Amino acid sequence: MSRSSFEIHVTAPFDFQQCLQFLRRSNDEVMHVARETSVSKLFDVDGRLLLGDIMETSQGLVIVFPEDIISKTEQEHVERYVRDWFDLDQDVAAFARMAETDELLHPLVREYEGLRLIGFPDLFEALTWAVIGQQITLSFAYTLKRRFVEQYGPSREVDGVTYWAFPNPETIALLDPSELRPLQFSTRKAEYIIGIAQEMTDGRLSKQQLRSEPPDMMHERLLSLRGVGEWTAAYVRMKCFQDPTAFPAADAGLHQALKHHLGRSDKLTADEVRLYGERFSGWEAYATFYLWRSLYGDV
DNA sequence: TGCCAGGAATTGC
DNA sequence: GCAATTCATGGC
Repeated sequence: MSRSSFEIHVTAPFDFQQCLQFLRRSNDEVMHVARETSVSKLFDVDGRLLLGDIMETSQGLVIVFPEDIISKTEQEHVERYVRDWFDLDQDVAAFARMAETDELLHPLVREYEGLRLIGFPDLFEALTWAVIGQQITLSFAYTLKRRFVEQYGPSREVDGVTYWAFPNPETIALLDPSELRPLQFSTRKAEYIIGIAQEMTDGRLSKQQLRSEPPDMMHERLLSLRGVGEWTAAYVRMKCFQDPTAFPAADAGLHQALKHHLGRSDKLTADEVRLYGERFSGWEAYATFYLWRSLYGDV
């Protein structure tokens, strides 16, 4: 059976407006177009580019394809993507209960109630974005990503708006690092990203392979990739695999947020941050995500 | 100006 | 193991 829309049932707590606010946080984002009550995204389903509009219903979400009729297989693909994107399979009520008794997190789960950990279901996108974001300002990272996507990503224009999908590893694997230099990638970032693309194209690395590993083995496999250290491995487990226990303990934004909420003027030590990780045990990734969210203010 | 950004690899001890 | 150095660029 073919159709042009389908619904996804969502369990509370879920607040689509909170998620939309998060998706609107940067003006330079190219991977989706977030509006007042919907977000549009170009889904690359095995090479077929499908534009989907995601909106809220009384039961959860509806994904409408204004220009396309999609197959059952394509629907399943998009549903899986959206479930991972908005972390819809997570028992966030348990996080909220834990946070109730934590004086640091309590105000955050109140303010952002129903916000899910918004991720990057595409492994190549998650890894590439993490590498791009290493040790540069966030605004410059968005600029680099936009140039990268607009240079190498598939796109489709609908009603005068151009929508972009993330570049495929097959495309990037063929590049030489020198080709990314004009986009202002450092040679090293270029090498890392092309290397990761090549591992994926060679079949040595895939989301499915990583998912089949136990958590510690997945972490080790990620660390074995050139350009991936502790921070990136934790970030990818958190944003691509929805691992609620992933904890990028050395993250600069995490430190900044903790410092702010604690009213500290001095730097937190690594041991102190480690203790916060233990305090958030089981929900390290959610605590981190909400702390990051608190840095943006009202988007 | 100088220092640091949602780090990681390499080198030297 | 672990500290120092290098990588590129923008923003404050």
